[in-house]
Amino acid sequence: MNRITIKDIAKLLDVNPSTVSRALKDHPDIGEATKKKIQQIARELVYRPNYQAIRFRQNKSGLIGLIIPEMGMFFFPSIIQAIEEITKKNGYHLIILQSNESLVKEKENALICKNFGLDGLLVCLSKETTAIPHFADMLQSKIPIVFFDKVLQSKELSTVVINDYNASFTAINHLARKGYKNISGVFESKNLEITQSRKKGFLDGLKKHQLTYREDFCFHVNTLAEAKTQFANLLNQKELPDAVFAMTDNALAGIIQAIYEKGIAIPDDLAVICISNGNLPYYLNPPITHIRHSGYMVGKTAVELLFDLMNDKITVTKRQLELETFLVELDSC
Amino acid sequence: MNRITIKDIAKLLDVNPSTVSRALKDHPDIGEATKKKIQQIARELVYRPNYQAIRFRQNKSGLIGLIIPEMGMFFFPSIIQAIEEITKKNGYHLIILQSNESLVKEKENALICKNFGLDGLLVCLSKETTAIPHFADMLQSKIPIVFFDKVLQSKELSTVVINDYNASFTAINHLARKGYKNISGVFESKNLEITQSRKKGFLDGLKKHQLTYREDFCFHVNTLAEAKTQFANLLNQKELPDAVFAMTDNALAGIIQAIYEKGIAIPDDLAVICISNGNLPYYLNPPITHIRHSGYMVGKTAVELLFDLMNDKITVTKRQLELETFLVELDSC
DNA sequence: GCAATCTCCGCAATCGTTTGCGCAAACGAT
DNA sequence: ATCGTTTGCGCAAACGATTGCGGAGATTGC
Repeated sequence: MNRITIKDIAKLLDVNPSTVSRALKDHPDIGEATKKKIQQIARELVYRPNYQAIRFRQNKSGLIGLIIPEMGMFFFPSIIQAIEEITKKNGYHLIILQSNESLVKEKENALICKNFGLDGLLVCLSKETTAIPHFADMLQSKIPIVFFDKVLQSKELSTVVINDYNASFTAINHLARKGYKNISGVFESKNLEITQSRKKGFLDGLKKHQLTYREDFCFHVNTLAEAKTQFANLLNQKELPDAVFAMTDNALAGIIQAIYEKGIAIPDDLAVICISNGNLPYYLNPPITHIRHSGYMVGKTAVELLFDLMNDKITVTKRQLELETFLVELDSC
Repeated sequence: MNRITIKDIAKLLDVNPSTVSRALKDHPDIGEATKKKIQQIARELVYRPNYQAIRFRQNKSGLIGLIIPEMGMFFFPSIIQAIEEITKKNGYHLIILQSNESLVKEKENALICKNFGLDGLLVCLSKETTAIPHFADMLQSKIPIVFFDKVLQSKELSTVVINDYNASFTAINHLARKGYKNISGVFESKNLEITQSRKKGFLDGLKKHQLTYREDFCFHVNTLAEAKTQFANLLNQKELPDAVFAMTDNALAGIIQAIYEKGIAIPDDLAVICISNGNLPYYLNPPITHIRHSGYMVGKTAVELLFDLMNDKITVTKRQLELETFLVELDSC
């Protein structure tokens, strides 16, 4: 009646279930004749293994967890694209858990992952996260975890990030060489490591070209809307910057709205550059010169590291990987 | 050493595992005293049930499958946002499978879902899909499936779509009332139902206002890049449209690039309107007037229908739901 | 005081598959 | 012919939790 099992086949052929099990996986202990017979009848009856049972027996879920702060438009879709492809290629599947940039939800998600019996975990921390006791026991157990993008830097963790410092340094370098002198910077939340690295690159870029750091031209924002209102405020001041650096697509989207509303011309009145991992810079008018880092590559690198850890837990130790970025010169500078 | 089990607790308290099992779920057959004792020690030892075993025993995976053509930037992120929230609220989790707009991969994914023992399935068909024999046996079994967005219309299926006809009709209506007369239409692949519905609304909109259908102004595209090149071609003709309707964000992104490159002014030289479920219209310069339909609502509606089907398989029959859209008037007309 | 009922818990099977071990028959070598 | 090895397969336990059934002891009813 229902789905047919190994036992059914065993009864039908009057052999032991263990023989069927072994025959179906081509175990050398089983004679060719019986093997053929079993495999044939399995095909005829469209035997489909109960993976639920197998996973239980093997104590493997076949599932990779992915904890992300929030889906958004730019970054995670491409990351997920990569991760899904590769997990599937390795016979695993992906469970996505969003924490909505909330530490509380991130903890809930960590708990879910522990209970669910996932075989591996990829984590991008929320904005609120400054320590990770909620991952402590998983880190001690044999379940590998790879942190990516928003991470806590530590030799004790496996991490994949981009070289944030170089990215913003390159951006400022580009602006400076084009002759811009009064550069505004729009950054995300202060406590994020990527914010700190990108700001450091920003500052060192200014320093290299002996440009002054205009603190009144720089600010930190948490949301797209904040970026817009804050930059709109800046544009209402008497003294204006001649260029602006946006730390993320998100920040870019905010300041662009402010610029459009004010009717300011890019790049004639104001040059714009940003760090991006999406398509937004291409869609804008004019297309925005930016430092590109590919979400796809981050996802790919992270999940491949994860599988390395999962497949060979001895030789592969914790690793901290850093991906490089590159300048895409379009029309906004 | 390892994770502690019901058996461990049973041995420790010298009771039967079944008693522990019942005590932990507050079964009335167990006396208050033993219940307390068991629950306490379970807490102390941080007993965490092996969900793998439970799922196997109950023959439930606790997993919802989501098959989508491709992640993209606009639509699916918001859909996933909604679906993930609601599945989690119901104690389920989400597995995402991408078919990359390929029928072959869609079939693979369908197979994976069958094998994995999912409890429910949400499907957005690929562009290539014109029939769904690969879902036939799942539809006959007790696993509920809800199709959304790209569906095959049928009384035999549960579907969630937007009212595509009304959406494009409203768009053309808007253009016509603004006085535009030569309207270009950029559509996605011909064989999609949503293309047909949206084109029908487009044509009926023209008819209602006695505008002629300029076949030379209209075309079908499969990708963003195609939209760009084709529309760029159109812009090189002698006779130009005074307005263009883009069927999707994707089509919009393509034609916008062509427009920017050609240096055409919106809306003075050319009005633009589209149907959108993302943020792109807001990011462009000027912001694009569009017919909005919310991916979030589609996702929410689909997954809620799915849970209705899962929870009460008798009274809830197949349903075909249609969500309405609305005009968002910005600056491109 | 005896039967009927209730309370509380144990027994054992079960879900589908895997796997270590053992054993008979077949085979090979001397 | 004898011993040792290989071949081919069955036996049964195991994974962790659940559940129908049954039964001992306590309680109630008359």
